[in-house]
Amino acid sequence: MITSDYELKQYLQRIKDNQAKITTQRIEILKVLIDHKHEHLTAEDIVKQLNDSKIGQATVYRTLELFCSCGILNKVNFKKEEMTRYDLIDLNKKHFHHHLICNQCGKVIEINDDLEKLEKTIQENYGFKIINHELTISGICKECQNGDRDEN
Amino acid sequence: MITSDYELKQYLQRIKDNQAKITTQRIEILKVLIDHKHEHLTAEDIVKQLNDSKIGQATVYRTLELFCSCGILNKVNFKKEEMTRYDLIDLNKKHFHHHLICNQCGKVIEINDDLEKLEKTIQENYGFKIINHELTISGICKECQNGDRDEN
DNA sequence: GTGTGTGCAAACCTTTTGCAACCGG
DNA sequence: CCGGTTGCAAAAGGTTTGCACACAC
Repeated sequence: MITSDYELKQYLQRIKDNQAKITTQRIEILKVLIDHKHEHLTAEDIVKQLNDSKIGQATVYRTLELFCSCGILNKVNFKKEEMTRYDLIDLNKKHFHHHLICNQCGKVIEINDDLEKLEKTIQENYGFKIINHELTISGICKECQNGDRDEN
Repeated sequence: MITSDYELKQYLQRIKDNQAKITTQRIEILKVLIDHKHEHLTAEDIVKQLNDSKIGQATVYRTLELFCSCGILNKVNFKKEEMTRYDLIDLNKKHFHHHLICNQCGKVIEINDDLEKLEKTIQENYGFKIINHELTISGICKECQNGDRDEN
């Protein structure tokens, strides 16, 4: 609805770059993701958002998987939940996720501060009592960079 | 097998503190977790480890859930995987997880460095090319600390 | 002895798959 | 046109639940 055309086209280009076709369904799903970026929608959420469009759930799952492999979408798993959530990648900036999760009410707070000053200031800025944290860094390991595929 | 008695008793105490009973099954499951700490076992892995003991899988799931709520176990979700993995909490130190995940081979490297110097040195120490990261901090939010439960 | 914990099997729920029809380039 | 994409419904696969029996305290 408020989807900016420029934004949409950027993502569609990425899909084309991956030798995938631009279909009505893919555009519709992309629009939902753009309109709800940073909301961590589940596949089910997206199916519901689309229930006028008669897009099958299998298509939604397959499309989300496609978007992930195109590098425009990330899977996000918050413990306690069995369902996978998705987060659109902002193509215009380096995309790092920082989340605060409340162990009591389950609320997810998205934060954008710099990693280094983060811990020190999180208490004062958010009044959030830190109990634990989990940092996952993804990339390519040394062996894979060298092509030593069977090392694993 | 190599399970230290002291370690085991520490965990059992935590279970008692939660008004839960100490049963043979819970001890067996705990031993498996202790013998494989930092290995991120799945529920299925644990069931297999126990297949001599005739412990039902429902019991394993219920016990893991119990351990999580006792604060001795953490759920760990690596994207790409549908199964939940579990990680025993080390009661003797502040428990922070840092993982390197290779996007190509899926290998998980556990790291223990300090958060601050981490990013800068990760490339040289592990030869790992960072593509993305995701930091999840759990704790208690301001509202819950104040008892404003319905705020959420 | 009592109420919590267990085992079994069936139910559940999210995600995946097979296949015929469809449509984008 | 051709091969990728979709929709439907059925299957898969991990996790949960109901219920009768067993056991920790």
